Amino acid sequence: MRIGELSERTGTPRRLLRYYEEQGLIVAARCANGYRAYEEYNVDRVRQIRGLLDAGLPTRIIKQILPCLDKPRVIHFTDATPEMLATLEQELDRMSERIRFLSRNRDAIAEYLEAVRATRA
DNA sequence: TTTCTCACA
DNA sequence: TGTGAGAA
Repeated sequence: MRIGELSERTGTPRRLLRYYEEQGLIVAARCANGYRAYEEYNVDRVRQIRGLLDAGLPTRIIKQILPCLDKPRVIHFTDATPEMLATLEQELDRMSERIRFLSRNRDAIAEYLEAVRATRA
């Protein structure tokens, strides 16, 4: 499929898909006319990438961990370098902190809504 | 429709 | 990390 279709199916702007390719997050084959040609699996892959970016991971980290998520994990246990494990643990902490932060705000909003409802009732 | 690059938040 | 514009 071409970039337009991938864009529609992933809900990601064409512009961003090229950006992800530039960052080494996805690979695209080329047609004779220079247009990018994407395989079916790229749809899920882009969704994965969006999810990770949304979780606050930088592209350089995602580039490292995407291969691990791709295939049977057993194979990749071997090439997990200490540096890689360290950054992943760091990232895990960040995500946890982010979750705590979001939870606080969610609770605050919920509390606010409840107070408003109580006032009106 | 798609490609690229450069500049810029 | 992501966008906008201009040109092919």
